[in-house]
Amino acid sequence: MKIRNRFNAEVRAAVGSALAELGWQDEEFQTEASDMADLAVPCFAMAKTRRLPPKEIAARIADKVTVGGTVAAVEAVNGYLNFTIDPAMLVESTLTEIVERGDDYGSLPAKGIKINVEHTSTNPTGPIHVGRARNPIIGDTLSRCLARCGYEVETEYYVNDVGKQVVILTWGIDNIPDGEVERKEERDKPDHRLVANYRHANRMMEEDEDVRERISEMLRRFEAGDAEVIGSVRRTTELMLDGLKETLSEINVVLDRYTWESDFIADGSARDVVERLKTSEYAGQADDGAWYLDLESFGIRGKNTKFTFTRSDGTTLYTTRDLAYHLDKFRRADEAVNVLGEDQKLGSKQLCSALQILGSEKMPDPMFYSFVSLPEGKMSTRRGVVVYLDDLIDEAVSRAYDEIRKRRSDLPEERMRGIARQIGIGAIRYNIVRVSPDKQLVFRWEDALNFDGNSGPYLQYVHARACSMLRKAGEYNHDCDPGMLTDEYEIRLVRALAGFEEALYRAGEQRKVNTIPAYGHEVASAFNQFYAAVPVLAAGENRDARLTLVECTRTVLKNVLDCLGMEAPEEM
RNA sequence: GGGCUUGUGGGGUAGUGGAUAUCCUUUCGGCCUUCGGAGCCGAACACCCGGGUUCGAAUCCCGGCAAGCCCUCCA
Repeated sequence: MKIRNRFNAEVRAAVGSALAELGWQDEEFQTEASDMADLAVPCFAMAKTRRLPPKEIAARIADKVTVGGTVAAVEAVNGYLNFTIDPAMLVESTLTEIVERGDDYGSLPAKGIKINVEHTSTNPTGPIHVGRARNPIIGDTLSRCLARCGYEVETEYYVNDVGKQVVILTWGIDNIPDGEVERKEERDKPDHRLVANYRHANRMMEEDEDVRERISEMLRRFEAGDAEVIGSVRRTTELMLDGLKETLSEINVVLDRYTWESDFIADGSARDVVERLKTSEYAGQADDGAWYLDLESFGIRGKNTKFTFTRSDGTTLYTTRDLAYHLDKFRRADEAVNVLGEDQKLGSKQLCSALQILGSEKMPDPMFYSFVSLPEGKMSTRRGVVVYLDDLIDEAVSRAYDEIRKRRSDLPEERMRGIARQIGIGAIRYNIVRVSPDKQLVFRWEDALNFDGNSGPYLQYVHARACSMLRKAGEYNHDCDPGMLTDEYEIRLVRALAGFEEALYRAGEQRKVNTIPAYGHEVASAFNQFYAAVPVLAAGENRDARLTLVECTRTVLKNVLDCLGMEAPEEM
């Protein structure tokens, strides 16, 4: 990517000296990305001080600009200066770099910064549903992009093994005889088996006063630190988590670390937070003894600006333990990103205020996503109105299998199944991550299973196509000679390949993971156009250079797919 | 009641001060004597409404309208 940086610098220098020549050296100017040029300079701001029409300004500057180096041309259009990068230099520099760096192309050198990405952290009371699936997919994609941006990344799941919900679950497992649990056709997987107990226990609690009392008693023992109850809750949570991990690994999400909420009670750090907060000037105590912080001066608005951090009996709350957790996290990492549902927005703001009060110099950087709903409304585990991620995976894989069978009867059964899995899962991940996280998403089967156009399989298809050509080509020599790649489709494809580093920057540093699928589609589409327009295997003297371009496209697509947590099948 | 977020062709979506508004899907028309048609080419169709700021607004400000989320001694 040295070429683009050099080009940007040379454009600035060229405009600067042109302005000097006109006696306008005081003028400020900016450069911007553009569809019409490799780099553009708008001249509207100068129109005011120079008292000339922008078109005239642009024309006069263009007249004085001397092209050279990476700058091939300048043109004044509609009050803009449009600069063109030297295509030969772009081709040679980009292809040489991709060939040399391979899988590493686009990555930045290590920054020496440890960044922690907390994601998923769903309540371990049932299987992951499609609504929540946005979390691991966004979190994992971000983590992969950050790693390529040079960060040392650790991913982490915060396990909520404390509180009413997990106690209800545990009670339901320990007290409802297996035969009595009302079951649908659940798959043989711990999270699916156990959620039936959870639902059943919830229903019993609603209908039966005695059950309600027994669960309350269990909760009281839990909060009093009863080792037996805490231990049994921990065990059911672990069981449930095994099921969740299995699903996550199906979609290529593997987390580095699991941190248990109950540990912050056990090691006394949550208590510690309470004691420190009590001494703060924002702290107050309700008549019945509950402690709170008044966060009105921190910009918290609404009916209630109070942030309660102990119950009236002095026990800690979720938010208190979350504070202890964040202090712990900051001891292990330089930066922390939290991928959270939009319902956590206020809580996250309160958390940050409390951290500020505690004197923490680090703050988590939250990334929120809107919930996915069904056309018929909100998803709910308790009501059973859900599409489980496991079911979506099965459906997508089976659709992919049908497609592959239609066109590749030559492949052995086992191979078809393997590829179907890669494609089905790719379709899911791509489809979920392609939409900006703050946009609400309505889950529709026909979108989730889309294999055409702006889809995961489209990217994978182009990768497979490139692989197929390289297979057929046999031996060839790398050739990055720009004289051999002068077709407009070739140049356009190279321009797309050269944009990878910038795409990673947007996705990682600017936290816009949804731009990676768009970038991948741009590359894939440029390749398909090149493919339709330019012969490769029968290309005569251009053959080596074109094969090199195909190989470079394949490399970039493979890297993009890796960022998206998708497989790069060599045939499909 | 208050706060946060979103509103772009028929459906979905990119774009946070700049040019002729991106891409997918859909519909219609074309492309299989070329290396994989999960493809390519062409056409149609859009910035929620009303004010304001600015040389210039999809983008910023104010006021509406609509959708989602939040305002637990829940997690």
